[in-house]
Amino acid sequence: MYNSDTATLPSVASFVFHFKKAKFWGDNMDDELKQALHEKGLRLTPQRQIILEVMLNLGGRHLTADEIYSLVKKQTSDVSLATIYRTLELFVDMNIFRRFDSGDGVFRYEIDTKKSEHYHHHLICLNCGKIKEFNDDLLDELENRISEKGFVIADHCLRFFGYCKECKNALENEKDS
Amino acid sequence: MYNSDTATLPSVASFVFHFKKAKFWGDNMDDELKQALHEKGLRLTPQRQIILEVMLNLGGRHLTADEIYSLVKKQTSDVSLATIYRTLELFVDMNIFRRFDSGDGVFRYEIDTKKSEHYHHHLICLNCGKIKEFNDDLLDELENRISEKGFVIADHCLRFFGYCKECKNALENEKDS
DNA sequence: CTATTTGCAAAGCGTTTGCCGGCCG
DNA sequence: CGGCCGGCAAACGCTTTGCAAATAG
Repeated sequence: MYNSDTATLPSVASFVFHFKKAKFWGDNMDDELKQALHEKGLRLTPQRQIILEVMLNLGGRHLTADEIYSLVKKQTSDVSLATIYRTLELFVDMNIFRRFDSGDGVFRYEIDTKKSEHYHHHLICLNCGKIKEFNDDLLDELENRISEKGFVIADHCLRFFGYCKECKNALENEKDS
Repeated sequence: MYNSDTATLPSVASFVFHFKKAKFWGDNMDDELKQALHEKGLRLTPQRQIILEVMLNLGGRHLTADEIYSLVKKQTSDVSLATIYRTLELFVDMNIFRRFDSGDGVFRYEIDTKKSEHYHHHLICLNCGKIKEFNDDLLDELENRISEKGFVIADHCLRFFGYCKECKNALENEKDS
């Protein structure tokens, strides 16, 4: 599937736009991150700064720890995988990132925009490995039905596996020839 | 969460009933399994037999490979974890079991009753770790909407994390006292 | 100054694989 | 006999951890 070194990710521009629009971070995200860390008695280090930056500007979304590591390493050689994992765990705790697993046993991370927008689901292409998103509030209805049965929902995860439009077309052409 | 040695699983009786009702296997499952294997040039071995048996009669559902290993080992010392994994992979290929991942990085296995009933979703309790099921066809509608966008769906996975009725009550009582 | 944070290397965990002997058909 | 099969142990990939040195505030 994805290779760390060649990770090209979809619609970065649109994501940045989307993210800015969400107004989760102001213009000076460093200060905001710094303050958020301070509240917990923690510090803003270059590594943490770059990791957030990478996820915002370069990485796009749905990256594995290793992919993030590669991207961060392009900015500074002063990082280790261990720090990536530690920072990711920290940011997940702080609700800055979200961790989910794409079904192949490797965790992936994405910016957590939960606060400002509806949950989204993942469409995972079994051919090219790309992960797209799909928004729908149909799940609200389903959650209501489950709540009625006495189960208190804290979180959910919905993934669809299949073939994206591009791969489907490519595979069909292959078959024809 | 679960400990292999103390794995007590919910509603085994109701599951067996449910499973028999599904008529996926007749009364003599050994013969049916044997034949299914023969068609692929494979053999029915004691280990394979016991693994299926355990999943049907003892284990209930949603077991990890290690939990299955423990349960099988109670019946025969002549097993290894490697065989469990190899058999699980085989049975998954044969659509006898299904593999899914419960979000904690460990794969779990369950009988695959896909052929005879609607898909079910998992309700995972964050307190006791029990996994319950929930059937609903609301997802069909959602799948239709996704298909309209050109994504061909092959499979899906829907999990809810939260607190089951029992744990919710227990936690509330704890808080009161 | 000192608690936090880091890189490094090693350990941990669930899972997979190579090998060889054993067994079924 | 010839393939399938199993146990064993080692390898594997991702993730976590212990430790001593570095550093933010």
